[in-house]
Amino acid sequence: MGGPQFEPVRTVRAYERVVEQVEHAVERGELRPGERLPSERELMVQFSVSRSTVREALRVLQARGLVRSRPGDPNGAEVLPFTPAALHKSMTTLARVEELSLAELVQFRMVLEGAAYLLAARLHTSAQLAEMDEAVARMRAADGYESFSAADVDFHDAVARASGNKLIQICSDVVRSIVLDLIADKIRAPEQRLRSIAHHEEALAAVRAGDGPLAARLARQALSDFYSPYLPAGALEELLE
Amino acid sequence: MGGPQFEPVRTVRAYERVVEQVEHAVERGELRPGERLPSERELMVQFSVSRSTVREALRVLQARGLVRSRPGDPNGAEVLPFTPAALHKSMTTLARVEELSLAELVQFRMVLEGAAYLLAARLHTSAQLAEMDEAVARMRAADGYESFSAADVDFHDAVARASGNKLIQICSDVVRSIVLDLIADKIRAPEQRLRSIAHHEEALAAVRAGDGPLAARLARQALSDFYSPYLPAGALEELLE
DNA sequence: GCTAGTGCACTGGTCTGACCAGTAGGCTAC
DNA sequence: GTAGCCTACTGGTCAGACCAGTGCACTAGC
Repeated sequence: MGGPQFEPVRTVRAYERVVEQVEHAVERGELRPGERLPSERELMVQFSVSRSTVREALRVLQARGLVRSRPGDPNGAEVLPFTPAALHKSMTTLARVEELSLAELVQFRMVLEGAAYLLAARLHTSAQLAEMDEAVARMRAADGYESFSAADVDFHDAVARASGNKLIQICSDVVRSIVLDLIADKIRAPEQRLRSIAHHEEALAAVRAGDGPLAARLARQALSDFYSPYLPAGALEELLE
Repeated sequence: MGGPQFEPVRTVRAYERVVEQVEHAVERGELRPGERLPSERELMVQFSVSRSTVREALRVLQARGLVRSRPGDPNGAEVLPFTPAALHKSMTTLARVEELSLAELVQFRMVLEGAAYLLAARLHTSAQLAEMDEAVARMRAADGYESFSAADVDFHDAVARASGNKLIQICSDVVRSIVLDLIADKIRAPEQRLRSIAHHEEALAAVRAGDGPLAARLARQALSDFYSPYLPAGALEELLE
């Protein structure tokens, strides 16, 4: 005791240093989406590492959704605009290996969508209201599950954007697609669509009236109604108050 | 028109095939956490690809938090239990490059924690209540920011676990740590701790009484009070009702 | 007999150098 | 002036090598 306080040395792999540097450049905005990284052979000179190391670093960056590389592209890897793809991926594996139940996922959606409606009711612009109107109209006019679903997604996305919270918007989107994936094989009865449209219209009216709590409650109720056939009884009632 | 419907061929990199196979094995539970992958040299035989390809695949799997490899380990890469590390990473980059404001993050926390309290009030076990009691006691006894903060985290984690929703639990945890990272440099006044403890006790009482909506409101209020000094005025009021 | 120490076989990390298929853009032949 | 080719690159993959670590079996010493 009393000697100098040595700290354990963390060995850092070379490719990790490369990842770090590129990542920081992107986060600091020195590399903007659409810009190109130097070619792998150029990078190995700049970082003075071998191409294997450069490539492993690029694989990590690609897995994190920061860059993309195409074979033969003479411009080098492209810096991507942020997409929730990485978020989506990690939530999906979470859902699979951590054995998230459908009930938990739908609960989560109810929470997020409820919040989105609550905020949207107070913060919406008239342009966003128009988008929602238009999406509902497309739901009513839809002639198949595909187009109905697309309009539905657009509607929810408009609400989420109107909430003004990008995190809520992105997470809602991710969780929704995961949930839809999980029940994709089960057929949805077309008559459900009519009820779904009615639900959307009610909630939209509440948003238009600026009644956030009502809109949120209706949204949660709609989700609960829609998913209850796939869930054990009473799995969602705690969030309906 | 009328000819055979050809689909565009997506060229799939070799390392992606390797990633896929390992990923599926993990998701199907054929590879359980703690088990070992064969060594890289063994994998290159099994997949009949070169070691570079195997290594690029391993880098991707590692970036996704599925495996970890240590130099010199004679057992090969280790399959990891799921950790939200990848989720954390992608949300952090989301926060940075997508320019999420602190207000948005705190809003998100309010939504998640509110839901956690709401559910916890109805679903808690007595053991979980005891944990919360014990965490509050440790907050009161804390002699520095470190120990106070650790007890605080434990309290919130107990609530989140009591909600019965792992997704809420994990996301709360991730967002909380991101938020705390963002304001880490700003000093928090010790007198805030007393108010914070009082808030926790109020909310805990509501949880114990089974009053979910009250607990949720108190939790949101507490967050709002705590973070309002760092935020523009009125940034959170929409969620307080 | 048992333990402490040594050596070995193997690991992952990195490097070098090579080949291939694909792309973009300049150049040439019409 | 344009259509088509050519070339100089790119990323993807492979092969083979070296190094610093690690765990385990074996051995020398007690």
